[in-house]
Amino acid sequence: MFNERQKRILQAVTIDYIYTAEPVGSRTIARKYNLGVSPATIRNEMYELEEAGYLQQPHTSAGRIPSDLGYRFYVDVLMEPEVFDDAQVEEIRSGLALSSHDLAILLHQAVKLLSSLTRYTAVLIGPVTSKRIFKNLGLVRIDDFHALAVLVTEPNLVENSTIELEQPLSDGELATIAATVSELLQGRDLNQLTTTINQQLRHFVPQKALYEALVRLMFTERGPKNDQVIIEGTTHLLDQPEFTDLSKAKAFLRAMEGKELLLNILGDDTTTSGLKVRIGKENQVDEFQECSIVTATYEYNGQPLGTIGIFGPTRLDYAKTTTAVSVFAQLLGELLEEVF
Amino acid sequence: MFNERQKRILQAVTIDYIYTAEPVGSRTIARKYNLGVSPATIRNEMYELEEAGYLQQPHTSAGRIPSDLGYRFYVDVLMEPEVFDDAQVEEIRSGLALSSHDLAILLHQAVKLLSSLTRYTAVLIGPVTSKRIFKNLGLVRIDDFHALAVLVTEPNLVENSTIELEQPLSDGELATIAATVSELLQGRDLNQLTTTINQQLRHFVPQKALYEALVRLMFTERGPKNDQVIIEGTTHLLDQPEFTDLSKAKAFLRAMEGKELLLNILGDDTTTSGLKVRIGKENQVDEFQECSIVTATYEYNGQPLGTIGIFGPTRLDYAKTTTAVSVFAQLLGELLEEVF
DNA sequence: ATTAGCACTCTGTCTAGATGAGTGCTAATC
DNA sequence: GATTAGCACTCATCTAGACAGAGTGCTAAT
Repeated sequence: MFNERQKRILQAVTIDYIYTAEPVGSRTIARKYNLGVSPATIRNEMYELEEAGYLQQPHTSAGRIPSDLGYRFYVDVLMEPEVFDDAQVEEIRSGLALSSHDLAILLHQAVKLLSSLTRYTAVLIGPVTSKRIFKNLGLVRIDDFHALAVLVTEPNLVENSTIELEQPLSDGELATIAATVSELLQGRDLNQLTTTINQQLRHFVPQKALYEALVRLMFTERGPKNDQVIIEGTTHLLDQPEFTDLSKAKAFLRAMEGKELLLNILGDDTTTSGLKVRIGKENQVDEFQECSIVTATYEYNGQPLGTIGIFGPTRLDYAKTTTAVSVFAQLLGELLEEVF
Repeated sequence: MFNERQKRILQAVTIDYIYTAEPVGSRTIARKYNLGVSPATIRNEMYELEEAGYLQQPHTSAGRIPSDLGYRFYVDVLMEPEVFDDAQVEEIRSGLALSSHDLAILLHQAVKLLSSLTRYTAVLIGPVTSKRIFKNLGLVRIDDFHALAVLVTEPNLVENSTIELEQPLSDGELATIAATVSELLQGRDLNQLTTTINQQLRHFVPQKALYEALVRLMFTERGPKNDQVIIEGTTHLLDQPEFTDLSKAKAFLRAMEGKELLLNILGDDTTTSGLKVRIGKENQVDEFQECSIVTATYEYNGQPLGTIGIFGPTRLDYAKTTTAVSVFAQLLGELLEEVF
């Protein structure tokens, strides 16, 4: 499709632009990336690349910058992903590990670390399992008319929910109910509620409201919730020259504020494993059409649990961030296996 | 200290500047606020006010703006707080109430509402009680080496913590331990751990690690934690003309990102009840010396539980926000009494 | 004590010109 | 035929100067 020289030029423009944030001219390329040809030749090739839609010109007398298509070709074909050596990986691992064994804190730390390492905005979603296997249910009395239900699913994920009671129940009664239900559901897949199970449940659980609340807690198919979205380092993007325009910065920050939006965009990723790069207009969401998003799923026992990734300008250091995100997803998975 | 006319002029400058964000000149005041005197007279009075440190001039040929001191005088003496009529209060109340009975969601909603109502950045801290009265303890088995401890204190505040076990404990054993401890501590003040209690605890709880974890969970004096800080509407401040300067906007957003900082500033407020206004340099923290902070404590049974408030530029609509914050604190308290 | 008048100061905006980077085209060169 | 040197042209950015407008402070008159 392109000859070797054109590829090298496209690569040079992309790398240089990613680094300098300035449109790249033919002379710069001739000087910095020794292709052995003169600026004039490069100009001709650039013209071709622009015709083909891989480069574009902010205005007539400026250099070229990659289009979304150009970045895509760079990421898919030209890019040489940065390799993290063992020492670096080890450093990240220890940065993750030293935090407490409280899952929420651990995840926050991970996102913070990823953000400060890449200097982009980092996000994490999850963890949630698609196949939810029942492990245990606890019921703790709060007062006469409230109890806290604690649901434990494989792999040791914990969900809480306050439940309203119609009639007071003692600690003992609550414990008995919890034990009965736990025994009944032990090891079962919570994605399907068979009628027999349902009937038994209805039979064992005394109050209608309690029964309904438990069914809702346990059997509702649920994606990640708002409080399972972690965002760190939104301000990093303000250091990027593309966000010196205050209105763009505002739009981006606004978009980031609503976690619902992120869930919409990234929520589905949880199922499709692996690294994913979205470049500029490839994002359907208007707010992020000048951004690129690099995400990867972290897994437990081969089961995807959630997504971790970064948001940056389309002029993103793909070579570095793709490996960084991969490494984080990988380490996060390992870490979770340890914790659980 | 000031004569009546000077006060009215200071008031006029403050109100006008809060509204227009432009330095206010003598002519403007003479025209808009009919004091019955000419601009020249007003100029003389303004000179006095500037001498006294209540007004300042951005540059020689500009109008005047209030200094921090001027704002302070305005807030303490001159301001006529906006009155919310019953309909408005009712609207806010319903805005708060319709959300779920999940405390965390309810609080988030409240902060969001306050932020969108005032168009400033809103924050909430808490709830935590200073006098922590034990109500109940639950222990839910996660796996052989982990359990979730659930602590309920007056007024029905719930805290979770994952605990590591040395030896596996069955559901039944955990339930027994929880029941014993609950009985032992029923109604006790968790701020003091007497030696007898401690000994009994040590005696009843089988594993050392479990005992220590429980003591840490229950008896550690704790202020609000990171996850008890809610911030909404940080981007609202970007609409304020004082934050068109990108570097200022950045500094502010950075400061907001670390919830620790907010805890430092506002953490203590939880104890001293009532409305509190901090203006500009009255804030010790550098990052907020160009901001004003309006906070109030929300209470339960006369006990302060936490703080709610807003951050804005020193050119803040104090008349409106002070009442808004008061009303929210008040309603939040009432709401919590209902929920608990 | 108040005010009209006026000189003065400072900011923001507008214009024009200079500068410089970079292109696209043409003609010469390998 | 591919490559390159040369050159005219375009466009954005920077600078300096001019100018209008807003507001003050002072003085002298009321």
